Order: sequence, then structure tokens, then C-alpha cells
Amino acid sequence: MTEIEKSYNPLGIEEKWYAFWTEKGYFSPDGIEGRPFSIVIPPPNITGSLHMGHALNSAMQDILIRWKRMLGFKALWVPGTDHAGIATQNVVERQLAHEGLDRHKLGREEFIERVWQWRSEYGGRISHQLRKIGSSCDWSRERFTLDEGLSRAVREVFVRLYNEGLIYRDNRLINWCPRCRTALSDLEVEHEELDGTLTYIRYPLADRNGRIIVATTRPETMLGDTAVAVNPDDERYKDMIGSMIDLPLANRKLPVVGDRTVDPAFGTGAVKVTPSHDFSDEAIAKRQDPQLPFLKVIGEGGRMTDNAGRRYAGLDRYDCRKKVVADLKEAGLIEKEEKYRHSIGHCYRCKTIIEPLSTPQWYVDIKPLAKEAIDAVRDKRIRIVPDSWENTYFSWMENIRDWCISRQIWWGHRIPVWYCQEMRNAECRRQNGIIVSKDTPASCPHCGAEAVALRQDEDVLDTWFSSALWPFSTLGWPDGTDDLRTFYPTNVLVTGFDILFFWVARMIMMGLKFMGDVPFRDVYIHALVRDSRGQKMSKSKGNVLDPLIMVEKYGADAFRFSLAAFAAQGRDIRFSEDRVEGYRFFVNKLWNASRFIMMNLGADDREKLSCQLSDISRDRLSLADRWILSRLASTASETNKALSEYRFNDAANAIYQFIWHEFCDWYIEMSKQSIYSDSDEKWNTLACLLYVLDNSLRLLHPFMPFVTEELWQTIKSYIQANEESIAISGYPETLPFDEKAEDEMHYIMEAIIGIRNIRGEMNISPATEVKAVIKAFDRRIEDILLKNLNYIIRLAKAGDVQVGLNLEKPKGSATSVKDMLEVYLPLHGVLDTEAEIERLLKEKKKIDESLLQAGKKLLNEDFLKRAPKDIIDKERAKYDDLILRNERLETGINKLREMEVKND
RNA sequence: GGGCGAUUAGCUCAGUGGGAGAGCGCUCCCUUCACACGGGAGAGGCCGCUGGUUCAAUCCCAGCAUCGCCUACCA
Repeated sequence: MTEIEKSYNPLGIEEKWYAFWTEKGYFSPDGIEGRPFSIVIPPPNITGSLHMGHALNSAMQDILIRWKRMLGFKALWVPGTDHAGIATQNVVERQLAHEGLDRHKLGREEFIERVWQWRSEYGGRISHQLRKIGSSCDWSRERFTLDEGLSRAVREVFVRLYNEGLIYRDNRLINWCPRCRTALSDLEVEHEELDGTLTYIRYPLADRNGRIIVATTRPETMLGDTAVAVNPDDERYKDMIGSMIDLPLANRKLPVVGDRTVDPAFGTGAVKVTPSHDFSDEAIAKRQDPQLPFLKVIGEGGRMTDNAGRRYAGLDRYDCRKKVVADLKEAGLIEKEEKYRHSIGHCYRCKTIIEPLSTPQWYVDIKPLAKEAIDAVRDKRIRIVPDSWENTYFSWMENIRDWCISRQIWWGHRIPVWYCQEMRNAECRRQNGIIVSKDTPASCPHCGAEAVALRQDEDVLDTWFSSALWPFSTLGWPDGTDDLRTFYPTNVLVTGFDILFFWVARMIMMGLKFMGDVPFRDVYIHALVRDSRGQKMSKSKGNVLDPLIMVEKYGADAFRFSLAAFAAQGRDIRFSEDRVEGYRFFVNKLWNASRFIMMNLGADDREKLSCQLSDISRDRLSLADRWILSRLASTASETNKALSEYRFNDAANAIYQFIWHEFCDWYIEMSKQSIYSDSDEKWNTLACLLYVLDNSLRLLHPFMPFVTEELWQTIKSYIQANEESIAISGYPETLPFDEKAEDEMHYIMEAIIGIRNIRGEMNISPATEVKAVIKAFDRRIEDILLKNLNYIIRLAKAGDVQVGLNLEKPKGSATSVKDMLEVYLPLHGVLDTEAEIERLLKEKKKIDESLLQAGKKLLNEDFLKRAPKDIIDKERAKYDDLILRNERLETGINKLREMEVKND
């Protein structure tokens, strides 16, 4: 007998097996012969710690990679992190602030040094947390976006795009975060609807009496107005085009101009134009001929500049707003103020309201790259799963705008551009002194000026620029490495829809551009994890569930399995801890099933079993054996199919259903008959139990790696496993079905359920042995029942079972009407006739309802004419069956009624 | 403004053009020799509303309602 704990305790077991796997190097594809299968992880940011999203994301990747590894693929999962420019810089700057320092006091080099220090201390946290949930990444290939190799890839890409004219520098309005003091791309701006005020301001005309009223949500920007625009077709205003206005508070004159984008129906139909601080105003200004002047009144820190006038200069933009409104009120120039709800852009990192600012920045001319990326999805060279996301992808890609890639921060890949201060010749001047180079130039390639005359661009690149190269830079590009040849394109990218544009689209563009092939075949987009009420988890709301606490409370296996079971749900996953608890019970169930089997095995039994196992499919197996093997085959088939279609929940549920409700509830109970006997059959049964357990564990291993390994190791010596770990054992795929066994089992189960029905409803204690009489409706059923009486006796706790074709229902029996058979339980006067009649009537009522529906259909000529034949046949069979059952129920009820009368 | 998604048992959600499902919760019976983190039985649903297509609609189409998300230069 083998001793196993009564319940599963993951403590210690998880660490033990993770260490074992990594020591053995199972997570590395090196030395494996199979076809390659690769995934690159969506690199988490080094400032973060593992949250539910990461957990879900990596659980799914791990399920896929473990599954493929077991199927014999040369499976590689590349882990890594990204440097998260703004976020990381923010963290370290906060640290400095505590010390009364800032990065400018420290200087660039020393600051960068500090950030690396921080990174080595805290940046690896998330990688360690991934190990806790069992992620089978190849840690020997772990990458960081600022690694030397990946940095080289970044410079290579920048230089090549620049040389092809796809990267350029321009001075135009960009989204500026006044707190981070950097430019942001359009995607890094989050729009949120907020309650604001629409202020109507009177602008007096300069050259005649009258005024134009403009409406604005940002009164402070009036200080930077350089025109008022109206629609040239607007009868109210068109005569005023060309007139001048006296701009209040600023002592300047502005022209009234015409622009067709002005909506006459909105506000007053007249718009103040602030080209330096509003995107649409910038566009209006540029459409005018000559262009309207640009007057910058807000600076990089969000404070008013000297251009705003002495009264306002230096004020914060929001304080200035108050002052401007107060001043205008005093001057009697406010017409009215209305409440107005509108959407405002915020910095995605620090939530500060964005200020559009005109600054020189680097851009990627994205349209040519986007075109290829659109085609790749259209041609199905890349499959997006679920494909409903394709539309979102297309609509963004088709309306894509140039990508601002420069950031005014220090932590990141410094832009590989130098400016020649001397510009000694015409060529250098023609190039604006710009030098773009992979390596630091020793002198100006245009004019030969010496290195001291060259000043490198201060800015760094958007972090997503390096992330976009991730699928090939992690594999060694720009070098032509073996890894790159073997594993690119990767097979699937698993990610949330929130970074479809940020990351997925950009990887596709860069992969196609620089590798000449897609970066991955499939993109599997999963839902985002929310709390049980559907709220986004966030620290400020305090509704964050820590995955590591889940692992601590329920074990990594139960937690992972929950994530898989949740995975199919649309855009949101409402995470509920109750379900994790439920799956912990499942782990325990599995544990105890294994415990049961092991308790019935002795060390001497190994040899007996091993020869039994080798020919487990022989026909000396019992019906139950053949049935469970067929169910196992069906489960394996469903699991593989579901996984190949990324239906993680279906796969998880198939296994759950099989192990708990078929293997444990039915098969193990049936096996006891044989196991507790002393017959030869015992060894067949034990072999079959072991075989099914072994296969169940292997099916489950990608979902629950730890407990399956622990259990598998305990049965290993009995099952003649060649491998030393379940992680590298084979995954069950195609096993033989046995339809005959499944069919026969159906009637046995019906008989057992029939008896249990009556017991349950009559509140007969499970301890009480009952007599049962089963009437079969044809000889075949009778035969099946007679051959397998032992199962019925055991599972229904029936002491005496009679089976026959022409049995009479004993007096005072409760009845259960089943498919092709009826079960009678003689209750010797204890039967509550009244209650039994009620029970049967209830059942009859259900059948009557179905019968009504089915009858209607079969009387409908259109149905008979137009419905497919198999449906009609099915419907007829159903009808016949219902009629039969109904008659049988009726007979039963009538007999009971007669009896009732007699008893009276 | 444009787009997408959701609405199914008390709760969280699967699902399918042809007899409504799971987990949890609830009710009842049971500490039977793997497991009470267990076993058995049961109750509970005009599948959001209104039309249309169809022999047949919870499923397809249109509209409406409610909620959510994405996207956008309406000041």
C-alpha cells in the first residue's frame, strides 16, 4: 500500500518541480528534434508586478507551449521585459525626489546609472513571479529591450528607415504631457469625457461696430489666438471675412478668416483660432494663405509663457484660465457660460491633461508600412482569433497617422542622430547637419567636422519602437542566428486587445519590413480581467486581486485552471474567487482519485500490472473498462481540437467533466467491484485505472503542471514510463473509440439513475439496501442488463435485482420510466401512493409539453415537405419515444389510482 | 460622430437554425472501506423588448431599450 496525504497541499511541491524542470532543461528547445513551435512573450514592463492580466496571458501561453512540447514539437517560449521609458523614469525620479534630488542635478549619465541600478534590484521581479505560476519559458533566452543586441536592432531599424525616407523630423503640434515633459504618440493619449464649461466670449470688431461671439472650452488659450474662423457659406458671418478684431486682454488685432470645417450649427458658428495649442486650429492656420501666425502661450511645464503677456506669464494654465475668465467678466465680455461635457486627452502614464504643443519631433511615415500589414491580415498570412478583431485592426490601420517616436526623456534608446555644429560645406547644410548612424560617428560624414562638433540628439525613442522589433530582435536579429532561422515566424502571439495597436500592429509592420515575413501566424486575443462586478481592476479602486495571493490560497494549478476555464468569455473576464475555490476542489478530487488507485497497489504488483498494461486494449476488458477508455478517447480528441482553436475553456471543461464525472463518479465506483474481489479481473481493472489516470494527468498537465507531475511521479514506476517527467511525456491524441461500449453503458447508467431517482425522491437512506425490478423492452437490453447486474447492485445499492422482459410491476412499487427500460422499487406498504402519483404526474406533464411541440411539427405539412430527412426522422423517433413513455407513465399512474381506491 | 460587444437559472457565464447547459449558491437524503475540498437526488429560465426571414428562431436580419468598451481635430 502506498501512503499519500488525504488532501493535496501545494506548499513546497510547486517549487520542487519547477526547480526540477529547469535543472533538467526541459524548457529549452535545444537538442529537440521536432518541428519548431515558438512564442515570444508580450514583454511585461520592468516597473510592474504580476497582475491578473499577466497571469491570464502567461497561463494561456504556457498551456500552448506545454501542450506542443508534449506533442513532440521543438517548443520555445521566449521570455523578457521591456524598459518602459516613461514609467521607469517616473519611478526613479520619484525616488530621487525623496532624496531631494532630481535628474538634472544628477546629470544624464549618473541618472541612467541609477535607473540600471533600480532595474537590477526590482526589474526582475515579474520574471520571478512568472515562475511561480509555472510558466515554462526558456530563461536562458530571456531578453530585455535595452540589451546590447536589441539596442543594435533598434539603431539598425532607425537608420534603415531614415535612409529610405520613412523616418523624418518635423515641427508640428504633438500631444505633450506637461508633467512628464515629453511628447506622446496619439495612442498614448487616453480620452475621457468630463464635465467642462463652454464659455462664450465677445470679440469686438476693430474696424466697425459690433462683435463676434466665440465659444470655447479653454478660455486661457485666447491669449494665443491669431484669428477667428467662420464658415464662408454662413450668411451671418461671410461679410465679416477679412475684417479685423480687437483681441481682448492681449491688445492685438486678429483677422476673421473663412474655413469650411467650421460648423455653423455649433456654438455661435464662429471659432477662435489658437494654432499653437489646438490640433484643428493648427490645421485651419495651415490652410490659410498666407498661413496664420503661431503664437505659443503655454510652455513645456504647462505654464503661460511671456507671449501671454505680463499679467499672465508664469501662471499655470488652469490658474490662468480662472484669471482670464475673471478679467473678461470684469470687462463685460463674457456672453454666457454653459455646462458642457466633452472629451479631454490625458497622459496614459500619469493622467495629466495633455497640452498640444508645437515642438520638433521624429516621426515614422507609417502608411507604406501599414499597407503591407493590412495585406498580410487580408491574405490570411496572419490569422486574428477571434476574427471579429480584424475589423478593428483594419479600421485603425487604414486611418493610421504618422507615429511620433521621439520622447524627451533619458531612459531608453537614444536616437542615433547627431547634429553637425559646423556645417562646413553645402552638402552638410543640405542635410541640415543631420547625421544618422548606427555607431557614434568619429567625424561629420558630410563636411568632415571633428567629433567635438557633433552633438547627439538628446531624445530617446518610444519604448514601443523597440517592442515592435521583439519577435525578431529577441531571436538575434540583425544577426542571422540559428534561432532566427528556426523560430521566425513565431507561431502565435497571445495578447490582450488593449495593445492591438500599440504593439501587435507595429510588430506586424516591422516584421514584414525587416524580416520580409510576418512575425507570427496567429494572433490570439484574449479578454481583459475585471473584478467580479465588471470593474477594471486598479489600485486606486482597491479592487485588485493579486495573482500571487491566489496562488498562495488555492495553489498555482487551481488558479491556472480557473484562468483557462474563464478564457472564452468575450471582452471581459469577471474574475470570481469562488470559482478558483471550486477548481481547488477539483485538484483535490484528482488527488484523491490517484490516492485511491495507489492505495490498492502494492510494490509487488508492478510486474503483474506491466504486462496487463501493455495490452490494455484487448477484449478481456469489462464493459466499464471499455467504456471509460472510449470516454478518454473522446476527451483527448475534444481537448486537442479545442486547444488547436484556442478554446481554452472548452478544453479545460472537457477534462474537468471527464475526470470528475466520468472517471471518478462512474468508473472508479464501478471498478471497486472488481478491485475488492480476488479475481483475475482485478489486474485488468487496476491496469485500466492506471492507464486512464496516466492519460488524464497528461491531458491535464498543460493546465495544472504541478499536481500532475507530483501524481505522475508516484505512478511512474507502475506504468512503464520512459520519460523522467510528465512535462516531456507524450500528449494523448488519437485513442480508439468504442461505440458499442458507450451504447451499452448508457442502459446500465439509465437503470442505476432510475433506482437513484426513486431513492432520492423518496428520501430513502443510501445505507438502505433496496430491491429492484427492471423491465427491459427488448431482448438486447435485457441481455446487457443481465450481464452487468453487478454494477447496478453496487452503484444503486440494490440488494436484489430482477431483470426480465415480461416482469409485472410489483404491488406498491415506485416507478422510474427510462429509455427502453422501467425500474420498479417495491416499497412494501411504505410507498406514499399519493406522493408517487404526484411524482409521476409531474414527469408526465413534462412529456406532455414536449409531445405537444413534436406533434405540431409532424402535423405540419411544410415541415414534412421542407425539413431535411434526418431531422424528420429524428423528430419521428422522438415522438414515438415520447408516446411510449407517456403511455407507460399513464399505466403506472392508473394502477396506483386503482390501488388507492382498493386501499380506501 | 463612427465602430464593436453584451443582455440566457439567484450569482458568474458557456452554447446551438430543429428536444435550454455548466460552476457556484439553494432544498432534501447520507460521515458507505479515495475524497464532506465528498456522494446521491431535486427545485429554479416568456434565452432584454418589438417586428421580419424561415417549415422551424434563444441562435439569422432590422429596429428599440439598457449597459460596457474602442475610436475621433464638435470649438
